[in-house]
Amino acid sequence: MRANPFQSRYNFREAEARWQKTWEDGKVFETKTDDPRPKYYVLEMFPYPSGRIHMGHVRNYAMGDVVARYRRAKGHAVLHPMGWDAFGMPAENAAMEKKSHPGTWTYANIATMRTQLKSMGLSLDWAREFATCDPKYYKHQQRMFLDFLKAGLVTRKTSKVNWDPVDHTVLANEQVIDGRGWRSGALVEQRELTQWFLKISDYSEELLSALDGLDRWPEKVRLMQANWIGRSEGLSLRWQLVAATAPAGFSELEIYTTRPDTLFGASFMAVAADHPLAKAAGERDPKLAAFLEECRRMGTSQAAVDTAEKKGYDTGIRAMHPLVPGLEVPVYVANFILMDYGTGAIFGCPAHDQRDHDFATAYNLPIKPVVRPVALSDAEANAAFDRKNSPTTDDGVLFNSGFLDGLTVAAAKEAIAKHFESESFGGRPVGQRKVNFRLRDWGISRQRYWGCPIPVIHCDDCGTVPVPNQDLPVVLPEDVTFDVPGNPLDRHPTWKHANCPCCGKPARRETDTMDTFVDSSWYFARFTDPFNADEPTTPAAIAKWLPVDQYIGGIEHAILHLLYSRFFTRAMTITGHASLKEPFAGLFTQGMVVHETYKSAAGAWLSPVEVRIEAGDGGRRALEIATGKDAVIGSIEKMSKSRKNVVDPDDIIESYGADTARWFMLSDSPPERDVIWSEEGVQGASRFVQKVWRLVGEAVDLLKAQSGGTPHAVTKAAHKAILAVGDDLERLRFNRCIAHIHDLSNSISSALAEPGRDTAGNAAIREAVVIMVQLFAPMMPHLAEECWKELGGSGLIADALWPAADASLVVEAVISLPIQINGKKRGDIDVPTDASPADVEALVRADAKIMAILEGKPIRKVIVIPKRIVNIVV
RNA sequence: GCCCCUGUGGCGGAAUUGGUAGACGCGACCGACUCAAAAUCGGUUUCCGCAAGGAGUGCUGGUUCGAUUCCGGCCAGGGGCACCA
Repeated sequence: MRANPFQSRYNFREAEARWQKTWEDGKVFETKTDDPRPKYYVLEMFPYPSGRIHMGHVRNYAMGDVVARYRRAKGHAVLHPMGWDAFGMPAENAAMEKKSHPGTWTYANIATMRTQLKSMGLSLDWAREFATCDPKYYKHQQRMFLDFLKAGLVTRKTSKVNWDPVDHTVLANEQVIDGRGWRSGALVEQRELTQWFLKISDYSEELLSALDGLDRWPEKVRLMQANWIGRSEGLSLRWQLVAATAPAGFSELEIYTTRPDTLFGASFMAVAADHPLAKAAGERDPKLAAFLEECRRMGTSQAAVDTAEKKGYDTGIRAMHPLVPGLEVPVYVANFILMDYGTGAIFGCPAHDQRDHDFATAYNLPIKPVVRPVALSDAEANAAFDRKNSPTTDDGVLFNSGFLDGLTVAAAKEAIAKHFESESFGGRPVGQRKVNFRLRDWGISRQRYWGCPIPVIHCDDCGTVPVPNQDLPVVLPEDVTFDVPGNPLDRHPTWKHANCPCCGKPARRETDTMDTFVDSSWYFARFTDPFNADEPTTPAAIAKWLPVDQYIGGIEHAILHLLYSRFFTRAMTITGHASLKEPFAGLFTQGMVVHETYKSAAGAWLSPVEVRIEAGDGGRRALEIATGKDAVIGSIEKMSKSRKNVVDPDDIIESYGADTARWFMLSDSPPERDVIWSEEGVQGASRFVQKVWRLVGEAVDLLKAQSGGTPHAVTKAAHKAILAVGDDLERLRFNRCIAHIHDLSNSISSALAEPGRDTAGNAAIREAVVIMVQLFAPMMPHLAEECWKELGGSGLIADALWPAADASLVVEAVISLPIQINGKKRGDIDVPTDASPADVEALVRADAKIMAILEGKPIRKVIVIPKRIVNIVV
């Protein structure tokens, strides 16, 4: 006779390893492309192989796995793949430190993290795994780049980079700290390089308007993308320069504005430091040249530009106001004007723009109000105007503005546009309406080794020549060193020398590699058929599996990754590699994992394992284990190495098991919000695992022979739970699912404690236990398999269908309605569920208790909301 | 500066989307079992009050028979973007 497994605690260590092996041996989660069931593609953002997985990964992949397992149970053919976003800078940094190859470090990390992910028991199709640094992957990426090139989706132009003048290398924004290179400490300079771009800005309008169709995306993300694309309607306007003040060859300055209505308030103009006019003026004014040089020493990141003090320099050039005869306006160079946006030049109206106001105040320029509140007269508005006051840009009425006086802002914009469209000089209209976008082309050139080589050859005679398809992939050389800063591809002795595919003469390979965002802009498509060695994608597989039905990842990718992927999918469709526009039908962005911070009495950060928490009357307190002294419990923050408030998933899975870790990650906090990792919380989850094991043990021991069943309270609870959990899983509200499952387990406990149970009661409990196991199976899959086996379920629970709820069991014959008097609850009354409002009102009026509370006050009105509430107004 | 989100017991949160505020969990307290502890089981747990009762969802107005939910103003915390013209 075999030992009763329920006499001891559930042994997660033994069970989890065993079920993981069963799933793997049976290839349970490998997806068959010809599976006839309706498809469902679940994808979590694939990880960068940084070393070890962290709790954020656990949360992300636990959520995705619940969706995947639930969809399997609902009868879908589920695609749930995993891979590695394996190119990137950290590998080069590690190579520099450890004097090894980036690939060695990357593949070692992948091996570690794969083992860690497998210990979570995820229902992943590992047969489809790939790493983006594998030539078998980036070969196809190079092929698509060349197809994009042919289709006119690629361009080459100059743009600015952060240049470290000591290390002679290009720096990423994060490598620039306080304007200095992170290793050399040298002041960073801006340098112009010719680089490769994908022409995403040609699709600004399309990418913006298609956001409306993404109805299963969070509103927040759509809004962020819309703001990033930044469509604006404005006017480009040509100002004539005062000839005596302008550099040779310059007679006009074209600006872009979204507030042409404020033109009468213009008191200065400003151009970007790299505007041609600024450069020309700099050649005749050494001080201006020095100022331009100073602007160039700002980093290229927006953050660097943002935090710099607003500065300007008067070029001495004067522009003629296009509407006020005789008014000459000074032209400044300003460090906050961007050459990339609009025309790189503006006019400033200090009274109605905060930044212009700051500038005018600093340089003592005129400030003239031109929009006033509707309620004031012109005279009152002029009298009330205060130079120091914050400018108002509220919608109002124009004044001090000639022919615009009395018009609304919108009408004035229209009038100005009409006026300048019909005026002209030099054979062109003075002003033109223009829709402008903030979105810029996507620069993909990186002067780095660990990325996908751009497959182009530069020939002195033929120019830039694509590498022929049959020569792909252009593979990274293995023999590289990182002891010197700079791009190893550039200084490699032989790699860059190649013959021109056109004329056959010696030529040079492109040594730039691609931005890693390119790698992640199509991996979801590659997963649909990663076995195709010849083509990036297989049309039938794309048609079958895309779009991704549910994409899950961090909010930090709300803009760039998702926007680039949306563009890339369109580009793939244009070049015949895909057949759709939007890659992600459903998107969910999960919150961070946060943890308390601890500091020793001496003020040093302490990690959670160095601290013991004691709970007592005075609340919780922390003790430093090593010293026995009190430690300070600090604020709850995102887990980070610097604050030491990290918890290692391996430790948690080792001491509590994967199911407990997953269960806790999903419980309590709504998934889109941050979750606080706490030891108490994990222990609570662990207790629930053991409770389930005990309940199943009782059900098995007592009720083995039972089957069938008649309605019973616990049956009703179980069927209600099926509906509630299913509904919440559909909406990814995992915390509520868990609450419903707790409820059901409580109902089962109560039913088991009832004295004098009959056969039917026993059968009902058994059925409820089976249902409970099925309901938590997506979240705690190992425990569910173990319980399923003990309860005599057939096959694997991973293959079992979701239980069907019997709607007739869920209906109640009588419900209790709350009774309010003047909106305050005063009592309850039991009424038949199907009672009409009139019946309910009659029952209420006949109820002695309610009438007693009323004390004979006349009833003015009785409001009956069926199945909800009754409100008596007296 | 602009945009977005959030604010409910000691704590995480729930509230059928305008209808019984505090489900479920954590913590705490009381009790049972135990020589004892752990584990487990039962009970209590928004606040004030002995009670009847009253107050209560950041603050403050409003709409409504009825507001955690909708609208206006404010406060606090978090996030994103940015000198975007």
